[in-house]
Amino acid sequence: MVNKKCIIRLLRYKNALHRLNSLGFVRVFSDNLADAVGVTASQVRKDFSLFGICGNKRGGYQIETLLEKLNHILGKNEQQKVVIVGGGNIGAALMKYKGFEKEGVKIAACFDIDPAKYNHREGDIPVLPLEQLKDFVRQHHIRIGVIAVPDIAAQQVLDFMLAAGIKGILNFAPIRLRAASDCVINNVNLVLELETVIYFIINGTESSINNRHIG
Amino acid sequence: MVNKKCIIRLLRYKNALHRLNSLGFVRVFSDNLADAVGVTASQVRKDFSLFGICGNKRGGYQIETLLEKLNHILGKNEQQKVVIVGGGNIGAALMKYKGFEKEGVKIAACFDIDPAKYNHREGDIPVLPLEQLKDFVRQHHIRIGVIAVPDIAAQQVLDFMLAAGIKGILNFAPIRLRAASDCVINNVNLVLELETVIYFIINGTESSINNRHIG
DNA sequence: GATTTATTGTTCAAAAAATCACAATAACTA
DNA sequence: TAGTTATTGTGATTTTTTGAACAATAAATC
Ligand SMILES: NC(=O)c1ccc[n+]([C@@H]2O[C@H](COP(=O)([O-])OP(=O)(O)OC[C@H]3O[C@@H](n4cnc5c(N)ncnc54)[C@H](O)[C@@H]3O)[C@@H](O)[C@H]2O)c1
Ligand SMILES: NC(=O)c1ccc[n+]([C@@H]2O[C@H](COP(=O)([O-])OP(=O)(O)OC[C@H]3O[C@@H](n4cnc5c(N)ncnc54)[C@H](O)[C@@H]3O)[C@@H](O)[C@H]2O)c1
Repeated sequence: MVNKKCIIRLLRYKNALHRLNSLGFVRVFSDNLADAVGVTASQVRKDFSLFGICGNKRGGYQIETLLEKLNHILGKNEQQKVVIVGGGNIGAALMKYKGFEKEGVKIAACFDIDPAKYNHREGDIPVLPLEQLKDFVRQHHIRIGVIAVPDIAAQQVLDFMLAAGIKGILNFAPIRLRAASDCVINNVNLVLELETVIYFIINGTESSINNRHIG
Repeated sequence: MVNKKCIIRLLRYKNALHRLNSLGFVRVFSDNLADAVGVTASQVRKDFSLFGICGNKRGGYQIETLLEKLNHILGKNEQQKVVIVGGGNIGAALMKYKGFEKEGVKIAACFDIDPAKYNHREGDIPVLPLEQLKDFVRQHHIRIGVIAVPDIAAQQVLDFMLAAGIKGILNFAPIRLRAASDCVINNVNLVLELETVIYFIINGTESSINNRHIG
């Protein structure tokens, strides 16, 4: 019922509403949102209905209250702190990115085994030895972590993170992780994402793909 | 019929087979693959059946021939060349990553508007002025491109890439792109991926999530 | 070579997701 | 204020996706 796809749609609605809000709009209709996110208006209303969000018949939805409700549902009222393990290419890109804070996500620290990566510069996100992960996570009550280490190290790192108390994982390593304890793992496989595009370009031309968003 | 999810599964089977192959295995059963990829054995056989792939009853599948068939279906027999537009955090991370070549994906060049990013060093992937995109794409017959520019620039960059002849896009900018001509767009929204994990950690604890891969 | 066994390929059923359709009704209009 | 209109909220329907079941059968065994 509350599956991943549905949550992702809610998050997208929220983003679209942010934009509309900052453009000065006050209310919105289901089909505006549908357009902005790329779904049908029915889908928007069904999703809202599922979470008990209601608007005004004929009047649409008040953007401000809608945002409040979505933020409440999505737990976006307080900033969420996150750690990264692996300060290489991907880890560094994530640390340098300013877009997380705007969405209420704070990258609290990064952990690595390579001393060359350690960094305590004021203002930067600290990059610390992996051994400090457990203490850090406990001290800051962190439940979410990103895995950005090479695939061969990923399983071991996962186990270590779970032992430290991490419950939710965003995993960039292209392997299927095994977890004993209860946790949530979301995998991002960038090679796969690119290969998917390649497939549809090679094999999709004859089947008249017109400007299709495949994800 | 041949939807994105199915293609992604095929790509995952292919990856799993690669691993098994390099471990010295010669044949594989549907439930091995299912395990490796996180689906049911029925699903594996159904997917293969859909593409006319068949193994031997009681004998499973010959890994080598299976890989050949998958590579043929997925168009992975020749190396695919790709360009990146935007040599910032994400663009640079992608360029430094060695994992694409192994999967037959070659990042041919990157394009940027910031002269500080230009790079002609022998051995490195070249970073060139955006104006050179069209010629480069034509000369190298490139059909796939990655968008790794700030969201405000993304639509304009897309239009430029399509005009240059690019047909397939992997887009990292967190906006919904509009495309007039026929093309395929695959969106990767990393903030969303992280927010999804956060949602399931905040709201999922009571509903007894056990070690669930949500993507 | 006959018998047993394990695994495929496919059909059918179930579950999940998306879409349709429309009554209910709040907001506009005159 | 009465009438009209546009939009919601949701039950019904369709489509898509997944899983279970099992006959067919190739490999293994004896
Ligand atoms: N960079 C990309 O564009 C890209 C693309 C697709 C997939 N990936 C995947 O993302 C992951 C990270 O890729 P990357 O390019 O950033 O790799 P990288 O090699 O640049 O960085 C990995 C970092 O992890 C650290 N590390 C290694 N073992 C560790 C351990 N046991 N504990 C803590 N830290 C450890 C290393 O010191 C290094 O800093 C990999 O699994 C890769 O396959 C990356
Ligand atoms: N870095 C991350 O971890 C991260 C996370 C989530 C989303 N994203 C998204 O990915 C995209 C890239 O992020 P980033 O952190 O790499 O950004 P960045 O600012 O580091 O890099 C952007 C690059 O694009 C170039 N550029 C700007 N306008 C251009 C144009 N019109 N044509 C060509 N090049 C242009 C800039 O010169 C710069 O080199 C953004 O849309 C961002 O929202 C990034």
